[in-house]
Amino acid sequence: METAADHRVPARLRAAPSWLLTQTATHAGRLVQEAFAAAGARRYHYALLAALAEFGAASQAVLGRRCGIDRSDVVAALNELAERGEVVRSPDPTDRRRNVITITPEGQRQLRRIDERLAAVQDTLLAPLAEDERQQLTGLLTRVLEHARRS
Amino acid sequence: METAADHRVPARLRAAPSWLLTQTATHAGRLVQEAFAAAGARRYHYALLAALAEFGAASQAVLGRRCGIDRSDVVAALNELAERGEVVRSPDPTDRRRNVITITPEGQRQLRRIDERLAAVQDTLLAPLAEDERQQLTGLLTRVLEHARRS
DNA sequence: CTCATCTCAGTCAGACTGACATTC
DNA sequence: CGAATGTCAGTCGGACTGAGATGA
Repeated sequence: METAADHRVPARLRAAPSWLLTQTATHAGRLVQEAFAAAGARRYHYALLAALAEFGAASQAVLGRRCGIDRSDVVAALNELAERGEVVRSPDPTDRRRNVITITPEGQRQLRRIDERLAAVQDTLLAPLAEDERQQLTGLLTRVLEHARRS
Repeated sequence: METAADHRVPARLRAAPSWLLTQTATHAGRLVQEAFAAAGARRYHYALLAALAEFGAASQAVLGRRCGIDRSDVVAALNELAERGEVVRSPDPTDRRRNVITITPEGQRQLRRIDERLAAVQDTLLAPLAEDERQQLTGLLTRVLEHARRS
């Protein structure tokens, strides 16, 4: 027998911004993952493709910094993208420690496919909020994140 | 050579609430984890102790529902709490499938210890926001989360 | 029989650490 | 020399799945 009282969330958790953040992020992550799965992608793939499409070819280290992904995880994600022909890895002639990563036309297509699915996710996620509230939320999160990056 | 341009975040990511959420949640998670580590605890431990302190003894299934933790993970977390004497597991005489979980005085102390550390974390996390903005953020996240739970 | 509960054995993506060889 | 890069191997907490045994 499952009653409503079984689902009462402790006040300590409800009142803690850190808990609210991780819970909503978990929910958002579920939605995002479902959307990506249909395209055979993961979060890291999308972030890397987005960085390549916007700023052009870059080294793996730079990609990691732009996307907030660890160096070592960039390696694995790019392996997968390269296997699917969405990026190309070539040695940097000007610095032989580096690889130059380039997005391919197939990568561009994949990026656009994911873009559409992702837009739908944001809408599902923010369904209870009005447009100005969505912008408020985005603004507040951005400021918290900015502050975190600078410290 | 690491320039500022290396850290420019793709617009697609910056504009996606789902990305902002997971990034800020990751940062919050780091802060929380550091704070808990000093007390030898993890997030799940705190959530379970909070539920027990606020609503009293309960079965594992109910605890899972209240804290948003999967039944199977509740098992492991309670094992750890029981080993440290912070909770007691005893069979429910009225329903022999269930265990009744009770918080101990040691568990209460641990909960209070973590409470203090956690308050400091929220302050660090929300440092860039004024008081009314913090409440805005909390309110918006709560509504998004409520909507998620109901669907 | 159906359903809930507890438990165990896994998987999975994401975040992170430490090490190493190579190159700047 | 110290520092950056790419790679590999591994850890960790959190979220989740599937199955099994027990009992309401």
